[in-house]
This record gives sequence, C-alpha cells and structure tokens, in this order.
Amino acid sequence: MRDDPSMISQKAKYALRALLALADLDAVSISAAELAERERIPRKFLEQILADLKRDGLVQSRRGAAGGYALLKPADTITFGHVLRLIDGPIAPLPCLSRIAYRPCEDCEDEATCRVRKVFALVANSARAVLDQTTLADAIAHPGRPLGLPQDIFGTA
Amino acid sequence: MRDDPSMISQKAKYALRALLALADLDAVSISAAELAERERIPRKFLEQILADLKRDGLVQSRRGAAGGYALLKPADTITFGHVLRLIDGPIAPLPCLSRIAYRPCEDCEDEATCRVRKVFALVANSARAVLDQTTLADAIAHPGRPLGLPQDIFGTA
DNA sequence: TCATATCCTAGTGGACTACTAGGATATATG
DNA sequence: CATATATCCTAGTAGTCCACTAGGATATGA
Repeated sequence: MRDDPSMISQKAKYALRALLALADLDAVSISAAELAERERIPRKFLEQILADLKRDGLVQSRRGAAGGYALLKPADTITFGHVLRLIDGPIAPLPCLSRIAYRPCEDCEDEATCRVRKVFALVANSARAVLDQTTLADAIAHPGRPLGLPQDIFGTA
Repeated sequence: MRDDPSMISQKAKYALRALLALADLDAVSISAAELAERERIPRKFLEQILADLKRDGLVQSRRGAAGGYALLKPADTITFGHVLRLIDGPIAPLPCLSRIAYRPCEDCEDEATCRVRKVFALVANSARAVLDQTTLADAIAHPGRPLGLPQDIFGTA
C-alpha cells in the first residue's frame, strides 16, 4: 500500500497558501521572508515557488529593499486547477486521461474499450469540475457561501 | 512540475485489470501465468498483486498443477474504491482529508478554517462518490448503460 | 516422480520530493 | 557612495518510493 498517491505535493499546498495570502493582502506587496514566516513555509523553498508563479504570470515581484511580491491577476481569475497543474502537473489518474499531457498507457490494448479508463474518466472529470471552477476568491470569500458546484460534472461522454 | 501526482499506480491498474479479467471468466479459475499473458502484466509482479488481493479476501487460489485464481466475491460487491485503497492507500489529496489514515497537516494552523482543505474536501468527496459506487460489475456491463452517478456527490458539509 | 502451480522473501535501478546552500544582482535609504 | 535588504539563479542531497526482477520453497494433479 502506498503512502498516499492521490495526494497533492507539499509544494502545491505552499503555492496555494502563498497565493491565498497574497490575495488577502490585496494591493500591497509582501516579502518572501515575511510571507514565509506568516504561512510557515521554508523561506528558500518559498522563493523557488514564487519564481514558478512569477514565470507563469500569476505574481509580480520587485527587487531590493522594500521589494516583495504581489498578485498580478485578480483572485477570481486564478483557479485551483491552474495552480495545481502548474506545480504538480496534469490532473489525471491515468496518462491516457490527461488533456495537457496525453500519453497512451503502454500496456493498454484498446483505449476505447478499456474498462479501467472508463471509470477513471469519471473521476478525472469530477475532480476537474471542482478544481477548474474554484478560484482563490471562492476559497477566501464569505463562510456563508458553501463553495457550490454547478451542472454537468461528468461531461457528455 | 511533477510527472503526474493524481495518477494511480501501475500496480493498482494491474490489480483492477486482473480482477476484471477474473470477473469475465466467471466461475472458472485461471493461472497467474495465463492471466499475466492475457492482460500483459509481468508475471512475478502479478503474483504479488494476487497475493494482496487474496489476503484481502477478494480472490481465492489453488496451488499445484491445475491450480489458479478465482474471484471469491461477486463482481457487483467489489468497488474500485476498495481495490484502490487496498493497493494504493488512502484516497485523499491531503492527509487531513483521509478517512482511513487521517493525519493533520504539520504546517496547518487551524484545520477548521483552512481554505485549501475546504476546496480539496470537495475534490475528495467527488472522487470517492465515483470510486465507492462503481463496482467491477458496473465496469463490465452493458455498453449501453452510461456508468451513471447518483445523488449527493458532495456530501452535506 | 515430475511438471506445474502458488507462495514467500530479498533486493535493485531509477526517479522524485522537499528541501538546503551559496552567492549574484538589484534597489531604497542613510 | 555604502550598506542593508530584497529578489534571483544554480547546484546539490538525503530520503523515499515505484515497478519491477530473482530465486527458491511448497503444494498438487497426472
């Protein structure tokens, strides 16, 4: 038995927490050191993560004294799915179910009739439904709102 | 970026394929060697997998010439979730969301208000909804039937 | 007896995670 | 200008895990 396969990486968790913290700030910037302390993230590791986020355009930075990081896009345009794919790679239980990094299963005879694939396609769709429709803003907002999910979770296949 | 985090293990895929093949047989038994060839699974690896399945009571075996393996439980009582947990461990994107192996996130201040947790709870619930309600029989049956999903996918939280 | 099975334990190469380390470069302030 | 404070960039590393392979002990039917 594996430890936990479906688990997201620590790095992705840090990235999401950092982005949420930046969204909390709203307009002001914060240094990596301060952010690291506030969110209990190893500082040097956080720097690498912020570099990834910057490379993707989610975050902007300023160097030197009084420098720091700030969100570059509105919090309601950044989805959990986007961040997760950026840091952790494809969201797909099988390579043959990935949209951004499709690869056939090497030992699979016929993809169209694969019964394992058919079931995990449902899993993938439902996970994506949540991740691609939930934004940082959703996660922050009003505790009253129940983080709702919309229609058509399982696609049309 | 990771290769693919949400991916199930090759071992779990083999286990599911093996069980489906056993369910196809229906009543008759088959040797590991034959099953391995049919499903393109490394023979020795498959033996280990079958041992796991046997230990869990899903499969029975007979030794010696004319020995082999057979399903021990009806195919409509074996869920994908059960097999996945058996082979791959907990189905939870965060340790604090696992039901069978709960552990708090070490760097998490307050679980109740954790915004990352809140979102991934939805992911976990929707994945479990599929996996715990889909049986081997469902995966085998009639191509007409669309592998439907029932109500209340997101729990009551 | 002998071929054919399952059963059981070890071990291994390669990949990946979660960091740490060290310093180069840029910027505000005195 | 000097200095403190930041970001930026590249390497490296201990530990863990996956996906097997290897080798043989044990049981069973012919």
